[in-house]
Parts: sequence; C-alpha cells; structure tokens
Amino acid sequence: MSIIEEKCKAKGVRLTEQRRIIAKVMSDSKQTYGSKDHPDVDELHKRVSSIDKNISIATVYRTVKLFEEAGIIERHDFKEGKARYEPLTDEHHDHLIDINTGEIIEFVDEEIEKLQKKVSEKLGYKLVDHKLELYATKIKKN
Amino acid sequence: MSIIEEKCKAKGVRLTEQRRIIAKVMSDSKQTYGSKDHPDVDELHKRVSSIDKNISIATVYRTVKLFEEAGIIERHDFKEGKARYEPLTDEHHDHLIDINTGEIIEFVDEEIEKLQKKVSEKLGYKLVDHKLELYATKIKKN
DNA sequence: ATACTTGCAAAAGATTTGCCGCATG
DNA sequence: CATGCGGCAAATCTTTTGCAAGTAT
Repeated sequence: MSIIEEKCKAKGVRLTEQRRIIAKVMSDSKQTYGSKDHPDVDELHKRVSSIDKNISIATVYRTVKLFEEAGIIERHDFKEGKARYEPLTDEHHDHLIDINTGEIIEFVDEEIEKLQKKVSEKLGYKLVDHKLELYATKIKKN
Repeated sequence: MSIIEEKCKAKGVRLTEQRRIIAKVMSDSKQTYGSKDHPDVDELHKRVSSIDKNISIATVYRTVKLFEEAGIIERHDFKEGKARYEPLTDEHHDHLIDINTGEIIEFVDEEIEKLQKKVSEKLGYKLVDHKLELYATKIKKN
C-alpha cells in the first residue's frame, strides 16, 4: 500500500481502484523520476494509463484536487499556465526554477521561513501558507 | 502623457491610440483604485472601454503581454486561474494575500531579499527573478 | 441500500491567433 | 508606402461539470 494511500485512509478519504492507482503514481514520483519530479495532470494521466488505460483524465483532475484539499499532495503554479503536483512531505521546502532548462531544485532556508512569519505578524496577519519561487540561471564554472 | 507611455517611448515600443489608453489606465491604477489595485484583463478591459468602447479584449491581452515583455508592467499569477497586473516600479515588493477577503498588501523586506540571493548562489545559480507570496488571515484585535 | 464515483463528452474560462482592412512611423 | 496593429470570431489549452451507470461502505 502506497504512502499516499495510507494517508487517505488516515484522513478518511474514500478509496477506489482509480484513486489507489493515482495515489501510487504520486507516491512513486520522486523515487522513480528523481527529486526534481513535479508532474502535471497530463503527465500523471500518462503514468496512470500505463497501469490502467481506462482511467480518464477527468478522474485525474478530480483526484488530484481531492488529494490537495485533503492536504496530501501539493499543487504548484509555476509560470506555465498549468498546475504541477508533488507529494506533501513533513519538511516543507521552496523551489528554485532554472529559467533556461526548467529544472526544479528544492531548498529550505529556516531563516527565510522565520522572517516571513515575522513580516506577516508585523502587518497584522497570521501566516497560513506561502509560496517562494526563485527564478535563476546556472552559474558557469570556468 | 502617462508614465507608462513615457516608458514605452524610452524603450522604443510603438504607440497607438489603443496602447496609449491602456498605458494610461495602467498608470492611473494605484492612484485611482488604491495601492492594493492589481487589475486582471477583464477589469482592464472595462476601464479602457469607459474611455474608448471599441477597444477589444484581444488588444488588451496583446498589449498587456507586450508591456510585460518590455519590462514596463508586472504580471502576477495569484491562486485564481487568471493573471493580474500592476505597473512596475523601481522599488520591488512582494505580496501578502488575505485568503478571506482577497485583499492584497504589498511589502518589502530587505533581509529576505538578501537571503534569497544567498540561497541561489549557494545552489550555484544567479537569481534573476523571484516570487514571494504570503497567504494569511487577519489577526482579530480584541 | 445509498451516497459517492467514474467515463464521456460537452461546457466553461482564460488566453491566443488567423485574417484582412487600417493606422503608424 | 511598408510594416505592423487592431477587431472580430474562431481556435486552443487547461480545468470543470452534467449525466447515466457502476461501486464502495
């Protein structure tokens, strides 16, 4: 049973054959495709189709939204016009996007995290969520 | 002549009657609607239509993209599925979005800015652009 | 049993584009 | 005058939804 399937159970999300497969595909994402994997719906649909070709893309859309609302996966809207997803881990991280290659690197910086909270409070708000994306180019080594 | 129209001239962006009007509407944005103003294309189209009702929404789309690529205005993709725009100022700022009301507050934090640069360099990248959005709820005062 | 799910195709919403007459530099 | 621009409607792309039939608890 995949990690995401377990989380569904824990959160009382009803499981079906389709959802189990999508859960598995999402769970396998980084293991199979590397830590930079952030598949979009179309890519997910291709992957689940290779397991069960009857799963419609509408179901992928519905399931991915369901998982996201349950706090099981995370949705990203990088500057592309379509959403990308990744399993939600305990350790939060932000993203650096290579604007030449599209490569995505994950990073954490505790100091920045703290400062965000501080800024919010200074403005009279309680921080609920945030998005930090760095768009950058690779430094050439000579 | 509006500020944005001036910038177009400076950058050699060809001007037309429609573009002048859209430039003016964008230039007036914060003065007229407050510092929280970040109109989407539909809203912009309404505003320009009140000046010249023959301007099509396609032209607004084309012009807004043109201005953005020329580095004259800034495009934001908050979590809504449609783009919002604001004039680009010399002083960069980030956004805090009130998830209950949709209100947008602008802020700057030099320390966070510096840290972002540092993080990028540590990863072997040169920071070109970034996006920081804080999603938060207002703290009730008792 | 009964409420929730799914596949399909159609719909919706945002944005882009082809065409052709028209305006700009 | 030549090239680029704008209006219109059609096309595109991503995501959502109505419906009828199937499935999980």
